[in-house]
Amino acid sequence: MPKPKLKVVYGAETPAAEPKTLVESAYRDLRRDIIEGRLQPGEKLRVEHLKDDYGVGAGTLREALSLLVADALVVSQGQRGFRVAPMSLADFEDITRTRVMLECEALRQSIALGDDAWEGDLMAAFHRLSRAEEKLSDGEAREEWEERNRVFHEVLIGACPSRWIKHFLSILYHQAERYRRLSLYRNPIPRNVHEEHEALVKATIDRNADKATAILADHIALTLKAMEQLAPEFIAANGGNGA
Amino acid sequence: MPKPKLKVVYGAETPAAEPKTLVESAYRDLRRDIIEGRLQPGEKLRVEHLKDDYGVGAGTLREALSLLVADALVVSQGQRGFRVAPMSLADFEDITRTRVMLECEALRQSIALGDDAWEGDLMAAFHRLSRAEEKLSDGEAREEWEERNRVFHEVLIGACPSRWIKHFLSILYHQAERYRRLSLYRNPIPRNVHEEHEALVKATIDRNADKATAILADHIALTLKAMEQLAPEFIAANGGNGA
DNA sequence: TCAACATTTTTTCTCGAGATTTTTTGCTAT
DNA sequence: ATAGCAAAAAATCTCGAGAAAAAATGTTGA
Repeated sequence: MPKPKLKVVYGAETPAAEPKTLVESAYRDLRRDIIEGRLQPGEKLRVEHLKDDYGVGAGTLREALSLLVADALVVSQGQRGFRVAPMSLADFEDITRTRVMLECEALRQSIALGDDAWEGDLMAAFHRLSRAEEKLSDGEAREEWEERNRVFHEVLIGACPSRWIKHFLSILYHQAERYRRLSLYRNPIPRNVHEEHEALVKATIDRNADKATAILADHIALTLKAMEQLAPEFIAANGGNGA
Repeated sequence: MPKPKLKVVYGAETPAAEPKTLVESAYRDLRRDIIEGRLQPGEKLRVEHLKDDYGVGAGTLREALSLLVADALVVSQGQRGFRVAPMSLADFEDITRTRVMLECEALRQSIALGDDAWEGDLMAAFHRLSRAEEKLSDGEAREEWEERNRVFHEVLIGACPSRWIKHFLSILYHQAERYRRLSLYRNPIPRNVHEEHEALVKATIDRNADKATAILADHIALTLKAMEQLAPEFIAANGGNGA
């Protein structure tokens, strides 16, 4: 009798499939609204009020919120309900540094272990991202670019065998996306991201780990730099915006 | 008006406080039962059956299980309920490697930034751990040793300013504890853990980062070695142990 | 004997109502 | 006017029952 081949899934690692349950649906909607800023950092999440907005029962919404705690997008305070996780410049610096460390390590392993199929996937993801970047100058299709950018970074480290590193990176990526939205909203694509990606792909295909990780580190850190420039107004969004 | 000083809490980072709600209570009990192996890896977690064992309603237990997904101790499969996260040697290798990387980095930062108070805390934690180790030879008080060992490692990297690294390490530590229980159960303290800890503390207080991280890496990796020796019988616990 | 289908049983998923706790509001006394 | 206390309001937390889905069982046909 063959074993059932139980697949290991850490969190909602690959929520690409359409939501099968109302909990997953509410989880997705809530996550999107938090990442895209419709639900502001620090905001209180009253279950009684939100269950109407998302069209589910109280218990269901509660469960969805519990899942979001896993992603650190929501914090639960003992018996005082849920809140959107607060944002701060210090937090973003932490996210960025941690992400640089993990993603560079993952890239090293990916470069060391990746096969031809992986190289192919990388070229494909890069190509799709480039196409999305062309359309992006119109000001539209930012959703598409964001999604393809996520896939690109995911494929880049796809050959890294460590599920845990990938799991943590997935969490950090979603976290960073919250901040990146703020940055991109005000200065839409200030840097030439395309060239950064291109150089990154080239170094990776050349199996030049040192160069590739250096580019990647700069690439991620640049978003932090961009954020620091609009720090004042951003900080304002953080503080005590009670309800 | 002073700001409310909203404290950032990623997951259930510091669940040291006694559980205030039934959800937290069930969460704790479930986590302990999973880590200590009473709920076996891969085992199906039927809500209808478990709600009686833990004395809570179905919705409450469901929510507790959702929180455990955050710690990757439980996996949820779409519309097919919850399961205890499976275990495998490959997974433990992954956990160990990732933990070594993160904990060494955290230790470096801790050594670079730690002040006198931190040194004091470290000495205190080491002393308490040593006391627990003495009692441990009696075969009792393993719980106490386990707890103090956790605190020791926590204090060791306490001066690291990165909340995210600490958050991830907390998750990995709980994961590793599951495996460590198996290892210690069969060969109770084979290595001289005390001397390892002592050397680690000395190098740390001396601010010798290279030496300290080297010792720490070996220290963590040794548990993996011990585990590999009893791999065969352990693997058996993983597979399709339906129910 | 084995495979495919229909029925039964189990389990998950979802909702609304009631009990506790927290927060707000209003009052009183210094 | 302010601090402290008490009552009211709001929100959270918890539970059990009903609907939907999945797994198990039994049956029929080749």
